[in-house]
Amino acid sequence: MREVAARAGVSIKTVSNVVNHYQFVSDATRDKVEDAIHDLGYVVNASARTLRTGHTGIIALVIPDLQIPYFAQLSSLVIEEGKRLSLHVIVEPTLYSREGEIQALHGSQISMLDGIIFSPLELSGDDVDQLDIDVPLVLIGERIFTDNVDHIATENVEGAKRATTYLFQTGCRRIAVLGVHPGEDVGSAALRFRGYREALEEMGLAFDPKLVAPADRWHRIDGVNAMNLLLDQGVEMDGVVALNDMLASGASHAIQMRGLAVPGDISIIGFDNSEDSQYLSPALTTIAPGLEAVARLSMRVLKDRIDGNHPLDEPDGRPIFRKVSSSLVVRASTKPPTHAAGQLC
Amino acid sequence: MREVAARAGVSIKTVSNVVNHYQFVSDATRDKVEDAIHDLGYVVNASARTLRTGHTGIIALVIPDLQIPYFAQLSSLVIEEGKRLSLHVIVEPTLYSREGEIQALHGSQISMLDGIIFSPLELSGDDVDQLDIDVPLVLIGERIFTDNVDHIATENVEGAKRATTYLFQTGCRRIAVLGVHPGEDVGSAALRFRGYREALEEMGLAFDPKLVAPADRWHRIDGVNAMNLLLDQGVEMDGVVALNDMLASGASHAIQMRGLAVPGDISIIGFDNSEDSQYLSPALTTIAPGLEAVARLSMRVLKDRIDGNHPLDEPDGRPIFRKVSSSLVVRASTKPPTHAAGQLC
DNA sequence: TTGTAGGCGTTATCAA
DNA sequence: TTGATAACGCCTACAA
Repeated sequence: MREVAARAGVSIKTVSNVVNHYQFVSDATRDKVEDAIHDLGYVVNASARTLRTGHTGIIALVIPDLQIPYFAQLSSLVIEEGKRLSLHVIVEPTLYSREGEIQALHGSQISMLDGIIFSPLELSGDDVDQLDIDVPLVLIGERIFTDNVDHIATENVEGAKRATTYLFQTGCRRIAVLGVHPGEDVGSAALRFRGYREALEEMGLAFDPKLVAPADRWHRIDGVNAMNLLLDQGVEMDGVVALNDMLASGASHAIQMRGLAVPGDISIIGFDNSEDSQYLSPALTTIAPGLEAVARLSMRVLKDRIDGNHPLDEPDGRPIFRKVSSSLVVRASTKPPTHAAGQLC
Repeated sequence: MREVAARAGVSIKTVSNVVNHYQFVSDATRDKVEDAIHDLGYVVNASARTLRTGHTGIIALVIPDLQIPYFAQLSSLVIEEGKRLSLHVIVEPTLYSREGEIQALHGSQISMLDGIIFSPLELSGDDVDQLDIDVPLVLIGERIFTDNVDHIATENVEGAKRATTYLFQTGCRRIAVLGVHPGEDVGSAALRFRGYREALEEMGLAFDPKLVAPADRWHRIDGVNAMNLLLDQGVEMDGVVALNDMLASGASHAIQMRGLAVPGDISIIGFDNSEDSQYLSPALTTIAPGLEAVARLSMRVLKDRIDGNHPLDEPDGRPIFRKVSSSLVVRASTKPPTHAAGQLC
């Protein structure tokens, strides 16, 4: 910067003004400085600026696993939105480790972060104190409930309810559910499971524990295993609500491996509308959670907090809670709604 | 830091020494300082350290698209390896834009980067000057060839050759190829296509342009489209080499939509061994490119360059060129090798 | 509209 | 083994 100033015959401060688009700089001076900058290939030193301003322009996106399409897509959208707001994104997969999540919030790297977007998986309601950190924090998804933190939620209960209801409308009466986390009460699994149960109740179907297949993780292999377990037990069913698309994909695979047809013998509905879901055979009917909105909203709230503004132009600065609405995507893994069923609802 | 020093009754420098594990610090002093650090909840300021040392501890991973499982997996592995080497990773998807790739290498953010791992897609051999940047750069994949940059390559030609040969060994004689980029000569598409042609030649099969289906991008939908094009044209074939797994998945879908069987009527082999590939129906036979090795090697080379060491303990400091070897993963989308064919090879 | 002085929190140098 | 002091490059205040 000093060199630039010398070459342009002005002071360092003037160079700074030009670089920061300060408006009261004469055109002549500005041109001189810009030429010098160009000639010397000067770029501002981000660290020095950071040291002075206290902002790094970097945020962390803390997620369970980048290899899950849901999170890959979310990351992609968050990075994109970050670009729009001039924020760089460090993606931190915690790989299903409680320790990893705590490290991500409290590790030494937070001193280089302007904020964190956190999708908790292992931390639960008891860990609210872990969320008390020095930089702005926005929660996405579900699992931890506290009124003190900005939170962009997805419609888990409503989405699963809709999925289950739709199966009913297509004529299914013995509907299994895949991927439940027994004992959990605030995570995506618990909420989606709750939606399933609420739908059964509304449809007047009895809840049958035999139709419930737990799965700790939600990879495709877990869907294969859970489905095989049900089939091995000879459980009678004509529909499956998988708590995410990968489970659904695995289940579809397992069913077809037995020579059964989807949706002929068993219908399947997933959750997430991952990019793959449309290319499975048969293409998967699923619930789209509105990830674009999650990415956009969470990023904007964080940016507002970083800048010290009230988030989303709310009149007061209290923690935001927004629920992004989901939608049903009908494809080929379910039968068409029956007339009779339609009337029933 | 000043507060810590005051509380521990030592100088700032001593605190610095403790923080940086400088070895000549008495145990008593060290304990005092560590207590003070703990009591005050002090964390080092990354920006200040960066300003002083010139290192940020951040690198960028520049890739075309995070939503492609291949790159999601690669990113995951690179981030993991980065953690091991204390380097944070900013993932920068360029979204198939030449401008995006140039920006990633020359944008203002490089002043906050210690290095870049770059998987080029749009930049070609003519753009070698674009690779001349101020921070260490490691190329991965293919596409740009220059001896002046460290490069971790994958076995594109050999892998595709192996795939094609394997189809031949299972009895296929009319083998189509999906995802070719006409006019390209150094990208993954060109190299894999070259492997396909080399295999045909070795097997004594004639090359038939009718069996070549181009596809600019390699998403599943492109596989569906490319395959449908071939099928619509009534092209006779008994095997398909898809230049990646997503194309293969799309092709498999398209074939089965027509009521044809995989591999009964048409065998399919993919490339990349993405996590999904094993859960398709039928499970996909594919080529595993050894991504773990790519991630590990590229990260280590970069780290060595950042630290000013010769990469990978090579005696001299010349640019590294390493090729990671690939392997064949046999699943259910291909028939078993025939005895006769086996003899032929 | 432009210039000068000071300090952000570290680490490096050198002296004690 | 420890301490004082000077940078690192930039931005804010204030003065000119």
